[in-house]
Amino acid sequence: MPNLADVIEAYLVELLQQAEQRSIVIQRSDLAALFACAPSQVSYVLQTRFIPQRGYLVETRRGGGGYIRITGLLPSVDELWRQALEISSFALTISDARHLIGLLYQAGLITAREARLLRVALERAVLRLEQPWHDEVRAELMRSMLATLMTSREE
Amino acid sequence: MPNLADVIEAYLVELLQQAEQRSIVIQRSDLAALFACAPSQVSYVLQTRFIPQRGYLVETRRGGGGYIRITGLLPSVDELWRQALEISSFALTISDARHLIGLLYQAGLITAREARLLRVALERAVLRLEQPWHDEVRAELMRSMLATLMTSREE
DNA sequence: TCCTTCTTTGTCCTTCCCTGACCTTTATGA
DNA sequence: TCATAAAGGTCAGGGAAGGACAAAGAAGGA
Repeated sequence: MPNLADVIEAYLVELLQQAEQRSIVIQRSDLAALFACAPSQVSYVLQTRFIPQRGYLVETRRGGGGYIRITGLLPSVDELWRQALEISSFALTISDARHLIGLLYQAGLITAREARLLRVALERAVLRLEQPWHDEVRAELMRSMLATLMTSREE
Repeated sequence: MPNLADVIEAYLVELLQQAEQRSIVIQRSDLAALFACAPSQVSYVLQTRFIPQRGYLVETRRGGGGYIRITGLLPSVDELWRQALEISSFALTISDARHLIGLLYQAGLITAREARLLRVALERAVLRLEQPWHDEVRAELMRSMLATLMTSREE
């Protein structure tokens, strides 16, 4: 007897696979109605399954006509991407980040501009935070940015 | 099903693109009649979309023969970079950030991937901070990233 | 059993949209 | 001159989304 969360996850993955694009758009309340559960259950599934670590990107909009857009991985993703996500899975020092970005650039997976963008973002984004949080937040940001790059083709 | 506000916005943008000049003149009540909505709905669209932060200028005149003129500012490339920095000089809401990124992309100053990268970075980077700081920190990060992009024109 | 982790729900919050009632400005004509 | 009509402006309020979070329930392992 699988979880409802697993069922919803499977449903969304199925939708993603059948989609022409690599993204689908849903409404939280519709999905909740479909599975006869609380809307926050849908949020839970998104927060625990469709996360950058797994190569997903979720964008939302509130208010009337609000929606949730889920973008998934390209069918075949270079192993290096996966490793990069893996490396960024918990904490990421600034020097490890620089090294990782260098690898991605040398492998031709990101452009020089993208590399600089990643670097500056990872350096600056943590400045207002207490030291102990730096590496963790940096890893979090890195994962999101990696997921973005992984899921978008050239131009 | 998109919002009426989005539909009206798209309609006006379309008009602007087809216009010989860079500006169009409309009447609030006409537009309201066209879309079968309250006139104040039109005002709402103007106030939330066609604002200076997004590159538009709106001039109005009341009374008999009143009108609304919308001008789309199409700055030069250098001017656009400058304006982007200007807009990000102090505080930057997430929705203004998104539109600014859209402008840069439409002007061909950044690629689609770079646009996504900027967007996700600006969204995620502030999550661990208290609300009041979000817009300020976002502006700071945006400036850093803009500076990086400005100074590395080619791949 | 007891503890931990994951799941599920419920409640309240924030954001965004849309309308209606009322206000201000401008042109015009008696 | 000034009353009137014809614009657009302002603002409060209700509704429609999704978000955050705490707490209860379920599953599984030590």
